[in-house]
Parts: sequence; C-alpha cells; structure tokens
Amino acid sequence: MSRPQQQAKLSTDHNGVSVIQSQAHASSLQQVPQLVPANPSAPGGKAQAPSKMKKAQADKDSDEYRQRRERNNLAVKKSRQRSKQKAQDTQQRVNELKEENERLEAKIKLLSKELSVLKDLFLEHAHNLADNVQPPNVDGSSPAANGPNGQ
Amino acid sequence: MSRPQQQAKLSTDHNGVSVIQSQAHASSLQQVPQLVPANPSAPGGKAQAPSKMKKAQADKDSDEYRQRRERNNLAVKKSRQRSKQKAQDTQQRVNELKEENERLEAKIKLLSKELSVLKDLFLEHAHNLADNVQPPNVDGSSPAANGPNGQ
DNA sequence: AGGTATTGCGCAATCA
DNA sequence: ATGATTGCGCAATACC
Repeated sequence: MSRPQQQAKLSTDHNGVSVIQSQAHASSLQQVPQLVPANPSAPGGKAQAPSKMKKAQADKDSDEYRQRRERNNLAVKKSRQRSKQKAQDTQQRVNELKEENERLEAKIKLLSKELSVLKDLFLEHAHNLADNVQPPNVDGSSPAANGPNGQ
Repeated sequence: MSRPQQQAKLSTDHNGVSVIQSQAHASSLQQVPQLVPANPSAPGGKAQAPSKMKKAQADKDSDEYRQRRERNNLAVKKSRQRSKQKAQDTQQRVNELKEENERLEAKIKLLSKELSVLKDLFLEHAHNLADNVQPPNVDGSSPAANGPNGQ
C-alpha cells in the first residue's frame, strides 16, 4: 500500500524524501483546467461573458502558482506526517500508561497483602498479650476473635 | 474547528479543475478531462500513442466509472471519519489512564503509610511481648515502658 | 501583507 | 468485483 500513484509528477521518493522539482512543471499528464462555463442553455438562459476564464487559465500556468502549490504540497505532507506521528505517539502513550498501571496495581496488591498479614499478626499478638496480662477469664474462649478488617 | 469550505458542492478535480458538481451529474459544466501530454519536449522522450488515452477518456465518461468513484468517495469519507474517531478515542484513553494512574498512585501512598504505621506499632508490641514473655518466673514487675526505638 | 499549517475532498493504487 | 485504506494534490481557510 502506498505506492507511486502516478508515475509522474513529483519525484516524491518512496522514502518520503521529496525533491523539490524544478520550476518547469513538466509532468506527464496534465489536465488543462478548461473550465467550461457550461452555458446554461436552459430556457430563458442568457449569454455569459467569458471573461474570467482566461485569467484562471493564466493563473494555473503561472510560475508563481506552481510555486505556491508546490510549497503547499510540501506543507501538507509535513502536516500529515506530523499528525500521523502524533497519533502514533498517543498510541504509544496508551501502552506505556497501561503498563505502568499494571505495575501500580501489582504494587497495590503486594502492599495490601503485606498489610493484611501484618494486621493479622498484630491482632494475634495483641490477643496473646491480652491473655497474658489479663487475668484468665475462666469462662469460655477468647473475648473477641474477630478481625474484620476490610480493605 | 474548520468549516465547510464551500457552500456549494464544489469538487476539485484531480488536476485542479474546479467543477461544480450538481447532484444530477448531467448538467452544467462539462469539464472534459482533456489529458494533455504536457511534456512537449521531453529529453529524449517519445510521443505516446494516443491510443490508451481514448480509453481512459471513455472510462471517465462511463456511467460505471462515475458510480465507482462515488462509492469510493463515500468509503473514503467513512474511513477517514472512523480514523479520526479512533484517534480521538485513543486520546481519551490516555486521559483516563492518566487519571487512573494518579488514583493508584495515591492509593499506594496511603497503603504505604498505613503499613509503616502498623509496622511501628507491631515492633513496639513485639518488644513489649518479648519482655513479658522472657522471664515468666522471675518476679518481674512491670513490663517496662520504654520506647526504645529509633526512628 | 505574505507566509505556513490544517482540513475537507476527490482521485487512484492497493489491500483484503 | 467490492468496500476499506492510504498517499497525494488542490483549494479554502485558519493561524501568524
């Protein structure tokens, strides 16, 4: 995909390096504007003065016109290239962020686990301590053994 | 934020010929493609047989050709629109991911803090416990209430 | 004023 | 043969 569309015109290299062609817009196929007013031979039509045509014609042949076009074409290419690049970068960014996200998520998991372990440990010891220090309640089991720590 | 460039359906021909395109393509402005060699004096070039041109010409006039073009134009529009949409979505994705990242990062911070607090607490109690547990025999009075931890 | 940068559009070559 | 993509040129116009 993306091949020499027309074997003509610009020596746009396949690699994207465009060579500014000479002033001579010698191309292969060139369509002459030839704007035909398409005279409205409609009912009640009126003749139109063919005045501006020639000028248009001249414009296109103009050297300056060609130059402007050339510049613009270049600008367009550049712009599009940039746009594409940007899109690509954005996509890349997404990937990076996704990765980082996973990393963070993993870390969270780890921390959570660590935390829970520590909490359990702490509770256990607390109970032990309580049992040790407090007079043994000869009654049942331990006072409270619930460690409902959510997360 | 661009706007409709033209209010009239003005189509620019491949070669720069502007043509008003009426819905019914059977009316005003007949623009004959008129392929011109445009290269009257090519360096060692050779005149091309005008044989295939006619064919090309005919092709363009062909109803079928027009139809094909029309369909393709439609497809192109669709494709580009989709492409644009996709880019937009990707950008959006970036934003979302960035947000989520911040969220996660905050959570990590929180968990870390919690963890450190708990650790300290645990250490303290562990010490207490150790002091307690060590000599059950001895008549140790109070378990010591020192805060022997650095920082 | 004079330029570049963007954008919509159509064409043609490819791809699928 | 058909729709989808893609590179490209043109023209309008946005942006300096």
